Amino acid sequence: MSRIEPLSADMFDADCGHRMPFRVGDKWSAMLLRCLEAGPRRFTELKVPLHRVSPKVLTETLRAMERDGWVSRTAYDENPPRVEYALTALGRALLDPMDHLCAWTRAHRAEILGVREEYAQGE
Amino acid sequence: MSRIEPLSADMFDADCGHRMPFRVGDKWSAMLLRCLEAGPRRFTELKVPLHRVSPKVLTETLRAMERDGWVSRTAYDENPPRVEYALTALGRALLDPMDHLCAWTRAHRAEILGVREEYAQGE
DNA sequence: AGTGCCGGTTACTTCAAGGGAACCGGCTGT
DNA sequence: ACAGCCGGTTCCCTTGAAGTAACCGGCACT
Repeated sequence: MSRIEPLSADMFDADCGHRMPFRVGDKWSAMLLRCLEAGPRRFTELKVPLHRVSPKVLTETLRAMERDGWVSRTAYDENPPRVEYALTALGRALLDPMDHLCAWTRAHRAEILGVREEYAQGE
Repeated sequence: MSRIEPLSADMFDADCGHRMPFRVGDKWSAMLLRCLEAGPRRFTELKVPLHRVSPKVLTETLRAMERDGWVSRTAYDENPPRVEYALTALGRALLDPMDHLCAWTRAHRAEILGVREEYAQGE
């Protein structure tokens, strides 16, 4: 058995790139990214597929994504008001790694569920 | 401007594969995956690079990953006790999409931080 | 007899994300 | 005059993840 290198104490400092990308972890961002994939959407439109989200949380999430440059927000001076959210180039670039992750999930979902069931038996 | 398809109301049911993979979102799983990349590790060894994690949370996270089939836990009947955690084939397969995501983060970190600063100015 | 190591467990606390319900301004339509 | 639409905001509450501190059993070493 070969010797394995010891793990360094600062593998996971803030700038190391091993942490998951900012905010992919929160509950709605990834799904919002997917909602905006095909083109700009309005606030109310986004609530349809995300029908469990409250307006408060939707605003929060969109603001955070805007702050990180993933989406742009465009308000048109009309009545009734119209606001459109769209992916920026940066947000669009994130779709590619996201797709990989989604593909992994689809490919292994059944396997994971099986393991879980086994594990539950052994308790 | 071309017409964009409306978003369906059931885009994100539990089985759709658009949700982020199980538990990549929690605080430590992704980093643990990275710690185990080079080979099996012992409990105490894992605490070194993750020096901010408490034994309780480390146990919880490892158990959850075990439950989902990402890691295996092997206890040797020695003294002092020795326990080794290792990636399963499933866990190892997850490294690939993770790498894509990490690469994205490294590539765009500066850009995001720049956008954040701009955004902070405008407030 | 006391100390330390290993891999945890237990009980308690903290904290931020998320959820729910109500409300808002400005205009339109009836 | 009143209701409705849009894109929110505000206040309050719940929940669950995470953190903190103390402790455990079994053996070995001194």
